[in-house]
Amino acid sequence: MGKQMTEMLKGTLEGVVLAVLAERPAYGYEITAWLRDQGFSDIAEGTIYALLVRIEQRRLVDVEKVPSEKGPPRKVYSLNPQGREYLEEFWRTWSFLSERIEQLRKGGR
Amino acid sequence: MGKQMTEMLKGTLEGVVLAVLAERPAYGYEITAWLRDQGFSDIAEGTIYALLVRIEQRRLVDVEKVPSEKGPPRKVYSLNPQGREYLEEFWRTWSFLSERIEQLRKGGR
DNA sequence: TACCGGTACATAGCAACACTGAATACCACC
DNA sequence: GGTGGTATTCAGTGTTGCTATGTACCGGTA
Repeated sequence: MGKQMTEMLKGTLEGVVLAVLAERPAYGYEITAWLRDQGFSDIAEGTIYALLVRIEQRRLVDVEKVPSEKGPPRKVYSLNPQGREYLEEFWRTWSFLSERIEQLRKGGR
Repeated sequence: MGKQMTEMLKGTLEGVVLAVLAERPAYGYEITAWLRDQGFSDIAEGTIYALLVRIEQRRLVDVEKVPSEKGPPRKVYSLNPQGREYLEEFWRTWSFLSERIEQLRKGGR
């Protein structure tokens, strides 16, 4: 979508992926496809995989390798308790920021 | 506020400052103080000044030096037509992203 | 005079993140 | 054997906000 979107995704994309995983476990390729479906047409695959590696290293998710019928084995990620806590923190941060920005849009101050 | 906020500000802080300037011209120190007032307690001064330099170089704002009663001269920034256009683009990007994130929060998919 | 604090701006170095581009691997089908 | 969809990985790049520090102007005060 452009440079603005790229910059805006920093910090929020992680929350988006965690929120997706909060609903049900998923693997990288699947998440990428879902995001494209949602209109995030230009999110690079590499971006998602790198993000998954990061949240795995921070112990926010559990990982399970599952054989695929067509292709190499999938790495299925599921949110663990620590991840859910982190996600809540994300929602708090998001609320704070988005409320203030919406205020600004309504010509506030 | 923490690392999450720092990352989330990337891409949005610029829009916030442009939105402030859309209401009325302002200078860096003033903007920093206003942001702190709004609860962005830990936005560094240097961050704002660097941001202002960037948007000036991209010709999104006009600058005027105004003598101050107490301290060095102020650099007063005002949004120009190009900046307003860029701000509209920001709002479009913001809307797209925030709508999808709100959707996610409501347990969507 | 000397010093402090508030005002006001600037900048070098750092860390984090998303993107680009390419590579690898597995499988089915023609 | 080649193509295309599935699935993951990684090195290199650019942008951004933060840290820390420095500079400069001014009024008050001891």
